[in-house]
Amino acid sequence: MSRHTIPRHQAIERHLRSRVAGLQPGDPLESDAELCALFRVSRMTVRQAAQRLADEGLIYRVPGVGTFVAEPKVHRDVGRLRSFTEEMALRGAAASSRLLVSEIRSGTHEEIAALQLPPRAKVTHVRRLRLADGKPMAIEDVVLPVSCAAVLNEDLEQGSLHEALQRLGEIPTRATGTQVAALAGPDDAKLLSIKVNAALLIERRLITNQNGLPLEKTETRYVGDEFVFHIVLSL
Amino acid sequence: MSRHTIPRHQAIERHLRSRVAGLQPGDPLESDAELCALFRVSRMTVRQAAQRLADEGLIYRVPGVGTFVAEPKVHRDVGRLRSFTEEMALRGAAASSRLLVSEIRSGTHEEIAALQLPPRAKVTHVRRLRLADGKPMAIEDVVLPVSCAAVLNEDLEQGSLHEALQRLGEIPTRATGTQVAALAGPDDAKLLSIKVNAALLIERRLITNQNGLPLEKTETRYVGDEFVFHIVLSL
DNA sequence: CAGTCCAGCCTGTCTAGACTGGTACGGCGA
DNA sequence: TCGCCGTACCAGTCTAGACAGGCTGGACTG
Repeated sequence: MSRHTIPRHQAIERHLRSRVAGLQPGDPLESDAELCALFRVSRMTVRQAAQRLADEGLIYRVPGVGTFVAEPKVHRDVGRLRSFTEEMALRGAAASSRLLVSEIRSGTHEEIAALQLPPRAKVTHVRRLRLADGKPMAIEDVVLPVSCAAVLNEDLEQGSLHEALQRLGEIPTRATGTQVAALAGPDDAKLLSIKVNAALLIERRLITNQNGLPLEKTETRYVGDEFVFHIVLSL
Repeated sequence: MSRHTIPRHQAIERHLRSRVAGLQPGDPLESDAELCALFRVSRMTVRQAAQRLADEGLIYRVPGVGTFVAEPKVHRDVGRLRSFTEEMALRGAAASSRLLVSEIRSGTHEEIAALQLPPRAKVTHVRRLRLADGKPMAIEDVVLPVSCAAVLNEDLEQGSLHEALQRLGEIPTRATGTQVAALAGPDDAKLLSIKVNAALLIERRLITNQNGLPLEKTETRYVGDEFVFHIVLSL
């Protein structure tokens, strides 16, 4: 009640979150009445916690039946520039990576044009398998100017690339890009542990830094039926 | 409690949504106590409505001060709401449609909940194959309240549904939704002239009108390798 | 005039009930 | 065996209060 203790509905919310994390989709959770008894709390308080998780899509509630763990869908707010790491933290999942490629090589014409580099310039290339709570979610190819090569010294398996860039004074600020659906090839399938010809959602972004200069060219291949983009549109 | 009426907290939510739509960011809204008097309900009921809008980011509540209209979440240029017709015009293609279904039928629970209609309400359902320069691009399912049934009298093969809605005084203003990649089923493949198991990009949107009230629930299944979403992201 | 204090209003949190409509299931009768 | 029905349980909705803690503004004091 006082500010020294967390609200009870928050305690119940935590309890439910950890229950959800340890159960399978479709598994039943405690009923409202059971939670009331468990936390010695009135039903409105239990509902406040349960309703919030239901709104978030973590659980679903069926009148006359009970409360259940929902199918896990990873959501992503489109319209706000976030790194994979930030995105996962927002959803309560731990982001990690398996480093597949980290190299300095000559840029392709396309990369040089996109990043506005001089002809025949070298680029920094990082390819990572992105994991959420250890589960493969996407393959990410990042191309940076060679001036950002210092990020190769960072821990790119546990750490965030965007945070590493910020330590170099480069702040990813704005992005434009495209989204398109495609089929998984043999390489995609193997890395992402999915079937060949499964649906992928491919996002290509060109990110600019705080000065509006091209900073990063990224292609991310998301598992189509695991990753849901959340969109907000207005006139 | 009279049965077969919309919940009171939903009525209050509607009231607040239309208030928000007509005010500027930072403008104060009614206090909880005022809303209690206005709707002759208890405070828990008012809070249920207000808290939902606060969670959505439409309003913010400051203890000791009051409830206010929030800054719009999405920048004007980010995630513009456009109809298929507008989208195609932007790409220099002519949009047309083949009308597959146009009917008035009972809404599903999901549709009724999304559009905030009374239980067992009827809905207007339009399914069209969307073409760009005569080439199949997407299958679109639109569900509207039965009060918008007059759009069925319009030319839905050559004309724009959103323009028809505007002639009825309903202006599609804001949308939230999700995008996900999936594979084409036999029906999709036949209509879109693609192979079974080709990649699709599925967008689900819930569109609200100028008063912030739910207007349209849409699912659009785009041909994955023909349709590219352009995105703009910012910090 | 400046500073303090308090009363009144605001949202946050919570209680202990109530009624509704929906679902699941066991038992009873045909 | 099959169908019907009653009962128990479930979440949805709602009431009429309560206290805590933050904020504002006016009154009162020095």
